[in-house]
Amino acid sequence: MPDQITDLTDDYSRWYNDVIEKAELADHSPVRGCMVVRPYGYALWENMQAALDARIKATGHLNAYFPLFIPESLLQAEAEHVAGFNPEVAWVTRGGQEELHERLAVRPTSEAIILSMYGKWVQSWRDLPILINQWANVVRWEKRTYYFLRTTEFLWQEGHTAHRTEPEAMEEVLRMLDVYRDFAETELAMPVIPGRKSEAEKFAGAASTFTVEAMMGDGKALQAGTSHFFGQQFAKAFNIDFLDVDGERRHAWTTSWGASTRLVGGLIMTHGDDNGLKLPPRVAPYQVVIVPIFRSDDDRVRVAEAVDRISAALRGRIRSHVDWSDKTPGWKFNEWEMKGAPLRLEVGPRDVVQGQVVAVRRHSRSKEPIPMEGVADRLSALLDEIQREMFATALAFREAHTHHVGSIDDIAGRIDEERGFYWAPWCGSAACEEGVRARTGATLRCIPLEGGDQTGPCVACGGIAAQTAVFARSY
RNA sequence: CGGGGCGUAGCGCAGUCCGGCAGCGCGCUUGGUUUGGGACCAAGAGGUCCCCGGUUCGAAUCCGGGCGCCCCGACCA
Repeated sequence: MPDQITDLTDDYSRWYNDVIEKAELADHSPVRGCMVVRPYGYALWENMQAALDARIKATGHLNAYFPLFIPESLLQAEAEHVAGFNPEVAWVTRGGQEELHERLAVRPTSEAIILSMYGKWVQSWRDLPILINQWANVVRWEKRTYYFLRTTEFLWQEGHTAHRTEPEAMEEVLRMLDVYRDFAETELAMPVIPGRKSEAEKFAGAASTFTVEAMMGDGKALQAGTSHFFGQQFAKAFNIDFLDVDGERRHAWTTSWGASTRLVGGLIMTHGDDNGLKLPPRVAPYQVVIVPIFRSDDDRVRVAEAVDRISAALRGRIRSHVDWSDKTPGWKFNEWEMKGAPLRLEVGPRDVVQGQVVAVRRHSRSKEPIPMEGVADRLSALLDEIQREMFATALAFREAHTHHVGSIDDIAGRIDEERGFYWAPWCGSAACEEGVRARTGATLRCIPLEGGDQTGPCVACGGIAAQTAVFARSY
């Protein structure tokens, strides 16, 4: 991540696309707006997926799978929901030679298909809660697409739960929001602000939406995960009702929450610098990349012995990779920096003689010799340190680009030069929210769960504001 | 869906104004020398100049129509 915010968003976009292609994370596909995720990019995603999946299971959820196609009638069961997604739904109208009687939506999200099943499954209060998660691909026909951040088709996880009571459902919504916060901060070293979305920004059909917002290296905001509280609206639309303990028939309270491959984009934009990607050790495909250096055949043999010993010591503890390709060492150094490997180990003839190797951190580019003796322990410690450093750097960057302001003029006058998060008192009206957007291009990212209850005159109308909201330009 | 740009070798581009042998850089192949921060020499391979039609002795180049992609807005994870 650059120390200074990059001047132009346009340059930042170019940098971003360049990094993705050079690091071999993804490639353009023949299908408009869809990307091909290359093996290196997918390995990164798999590590992220595994870490998030573990957290989802640890909070009591089970994975399941539901259909890709949603009959039109089902999608239309909840009016607000369908109105929100209609403009970006892809439709299947033919099957083989046959024109379909009812067209099928390619799921833009799975509330309709999943909750309609819950309607069948739930009879008694004993059937609740239902805590299910699905890993799947969804399709949204966006007008404009962007590698990882907004592609026509994307991979994600969507959790859908049904509960007996309102407090229980709300508790679930906030629990999963915190799972996203913890995942982003612990695994991705990406500090986020958990908060509630405004009416204008909330999910189509939700009673309320919660979000974790991250700051990218150009000072723009990225919604990194969302958690929705649906009240009983969807349960009514999809007939999720049950006989309660007291003999009364009641509708369930439902929630959903999701995070996508967008997080890969967020990771790139949070940490990357002019030399390319920086991956946090906990999710990097290769935590340590070993670059053998040799001149003569004799050297090569000696270096190979040392490399084998190190690989063996790391096996099962640290994800490592030896780059034996015949590129020059200089080339390999740059290539693995571009690909974001957190630690590079240089092993050459001089090191072999001295019984050591040279470790170079991607994050700071600092070099240090490490004794062969106990190399795995030392590298583990180094990786932990890098993970902490990366989080600290990202947090410091966010703090440096966070401004507390009192009026629209305070934002409008500086947001072009000082892009970032603008905390400002807000009266809660949609008109004031829109007023800020129209003047500054900044949208209301969230009302933070912490620090959002400060009072003051509203940033737009000057009226009484009992809360503080975060405004920013965003992806 | 509005505004702008582009389409020529795997990638990036020049050539198009002013019609006349299909070019450059990188990458790739083979051989050799190299290798502690983006190596070098030599010899090669590689083309539906986006598509269709027109003008012309002759079209990457001019004219007409179509398609596709990228960027900027509005829409959105």
